[in-house]
Amino acid sequence: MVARGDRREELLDAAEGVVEDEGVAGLTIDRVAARAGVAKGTVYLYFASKEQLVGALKARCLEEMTAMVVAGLADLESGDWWGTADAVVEAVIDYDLSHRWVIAVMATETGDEESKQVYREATGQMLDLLIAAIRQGAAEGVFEVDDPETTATLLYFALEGTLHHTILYEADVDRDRLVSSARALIHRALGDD
Amino acid sequence: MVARGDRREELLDAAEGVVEDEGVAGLTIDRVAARAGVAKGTVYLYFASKEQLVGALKARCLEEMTAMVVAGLADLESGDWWGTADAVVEAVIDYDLSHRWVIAVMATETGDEESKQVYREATGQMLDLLIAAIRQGAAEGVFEVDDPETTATLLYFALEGTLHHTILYEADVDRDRLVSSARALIHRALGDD
Amino acid sequence: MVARGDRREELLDAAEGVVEDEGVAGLTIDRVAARAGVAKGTVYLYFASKEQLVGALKARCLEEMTAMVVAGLADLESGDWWGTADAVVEAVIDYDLSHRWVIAVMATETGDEESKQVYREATGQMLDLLIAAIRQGAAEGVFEVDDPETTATLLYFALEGTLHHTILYEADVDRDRLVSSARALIHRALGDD
Amino acid sequence: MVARGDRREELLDAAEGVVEDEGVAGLTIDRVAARAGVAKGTVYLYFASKEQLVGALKARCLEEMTAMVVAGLADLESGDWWGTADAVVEAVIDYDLSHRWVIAVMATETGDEESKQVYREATGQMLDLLIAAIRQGAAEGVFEVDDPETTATLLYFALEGTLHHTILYEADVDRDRLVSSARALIHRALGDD
DNA sequence: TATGAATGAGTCTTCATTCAT
DNA sequence: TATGAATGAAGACTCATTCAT
Repeated sequence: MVARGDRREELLDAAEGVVEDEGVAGLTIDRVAARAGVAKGTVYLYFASKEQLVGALKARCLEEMTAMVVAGLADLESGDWWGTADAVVEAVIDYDLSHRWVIAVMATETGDEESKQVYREATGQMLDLLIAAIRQGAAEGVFEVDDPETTATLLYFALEGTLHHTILYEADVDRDRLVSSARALIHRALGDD
Repeated sequence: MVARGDRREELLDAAEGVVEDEGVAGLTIDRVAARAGVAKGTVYLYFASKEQLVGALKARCLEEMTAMVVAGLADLESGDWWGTADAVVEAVIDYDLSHRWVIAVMATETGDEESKQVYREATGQMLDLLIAAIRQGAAEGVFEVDDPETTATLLYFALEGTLHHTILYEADVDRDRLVSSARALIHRALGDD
Repeated sequence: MVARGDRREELLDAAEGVVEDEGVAGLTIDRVAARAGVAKGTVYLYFASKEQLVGALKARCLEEMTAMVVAGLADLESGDWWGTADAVVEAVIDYDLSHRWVIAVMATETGDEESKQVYREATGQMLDLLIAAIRQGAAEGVFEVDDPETTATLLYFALEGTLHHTILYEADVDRDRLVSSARALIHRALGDD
Repeated sequence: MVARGDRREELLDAAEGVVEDEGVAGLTIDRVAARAGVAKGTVYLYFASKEQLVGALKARCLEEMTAMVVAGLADLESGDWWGTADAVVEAVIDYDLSHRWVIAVMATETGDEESKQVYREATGQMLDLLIAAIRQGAAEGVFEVDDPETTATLLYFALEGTLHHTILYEADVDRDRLVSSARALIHRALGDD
């Protein structure tokens, strides 16, 4: 007797665990069910298809990250724009590095049109957040940018792209160096002199 | 009778075509063979496995892009560092946009360890190129960067990451806007005032 | 709905049937499934691979034969050692002749290391049985042998080897003649004067 | 420029080598050709099919063994029947043990009807040899047997069957023990008191 | 004789999905 | 809700054989 939402989350947790243990290619419904201690058919009571499960996994991941960024941006009230930017950069990097295997799924699995839409929207939310912050910072005269939308996008994917590649192809990362370079890049991109 | 190298290229061309028509998930040996007008077994005369074919496809793509960047950097002799940077940015964006489907493969298929190694090296070459250029520009007092390696990496993946996402999830791109924002980002990142 | 054990047996029966109809080389998972009136995937619910199915087939065959020999040896309680030996010889010959096609598999398919192990053990059990009987007969002063182990082995394979060859290469056998010659051989081998 | 017969032998040698290195399942025309330093098509100039090559391999093996037995039986002129029998037994065992991998082919590959026929005849020759010797020994009052044909067959397969099983399934053999037990068996079977 | 690229039928195997219980 | 046996389409890969040169 598990609450509906809980069981769903458990299945997503199981899916993450499977990816962690067996790699992205090892993500099968069979294994997800086994790891969740549930029959295969049960998975289909919560997800219409494997693609939707994967989509949900990606969305949840992106939502967690977005929540984290939201939390980080709350500090803006202090007025410390650069400090906030630095904190957000660090948080994103650390989140990715501690969720390597889901990140691998995000980079790798594309899913059906419906999942894509979900993912598109989740990414959109993240970007909107960043765009709004940049705009606001610019309005307050702290940042100086011409095209906040594209700039936010480029900066976000500078981080994500680098991390995806690193996670998929490189064994180890120099986390601190990445953090400081990323910070430097963002400072410059946002017009810090 | 086709020269050995040609047949290999034909098969890679066919693979690209298949991805273009059927999507990444539709890339099967069967279809590659059919599109190349060749028996299935023939594919295995040139590639030991599907993974190796995919690896070769990715490597070829990256090599083409690297060649393009090499060509772009040749203009550095003119001494026009910023113009060269602008040109390279534009070239990379246009290459990706005109090779959307291979790009999708690059983002999506991971391949076996051997293919990964090939890809790792190909990416390494591209980055080395960029790093060397940035270093040289810095030495000549044109660019101003603290950490050329990580900066080159971040900038490269800012472009690639944005393009991958755009290609996979967004229907249409505002190419000109992307070009100019990317240029702006790179100018700032490299210390243009 | 079939009980789990039954379905497994049905599949082995089907495999035997296939060998009977199509020969050892015609034993494919496809055909086994078809003959069992089951989907191909179902076979893999009961056997991890074709090799394991073949191994199970061989093991079952050997177990049946062993059971038969066990039954035959039960008569030893009567004290009629030679009669029992004669009966066992006859039973082995008849079993083989009425299971020609499985016998052909035994002689032909080797299977993976796991199946080999199973087969090794099954053969070991059969030989142990014979060895024990010979030893006991010797202890009771009926048989007279120097090396019960090797003798049992040689006698067992005299029968099996002859039958394998006959079944694989000769169209018809003079069963009665074989029985009486085999009996004669065993009598002499066990020291009957 | 190799004489026709030589090339054929070379191919059979190559086939034996392949089996030795890769196991019976690894015996492919590709590998035979490679090992013989010859193009794949060339194999088909000497053997109409893989089955015929295998048949030839088995036949050659049996012929070698038969030649060996013929050589052994030549000693009969000395009148030492039991010594000759002992020598033949030993020779057969040693031949098999030193040709394990071809022996594995003999036990395993069945071939087409034509190859079967060749094999049948080769076995027939071997058996005829043994039968003749037994008959002659009986005529001279040394051996005492009722049914020379079946006895020869059973004795031959006692050796071959035991060796096949040992070679396929057991790692190591106690050669000396096998020799002496086999000799004992044959002595008794032929009426030695 | 010799070559070796090309063939393609044939196999095993996987796995998302369904459905009767 | 939950189960898990059954399905079968789909795909990777092998290898004996052919044939133009």
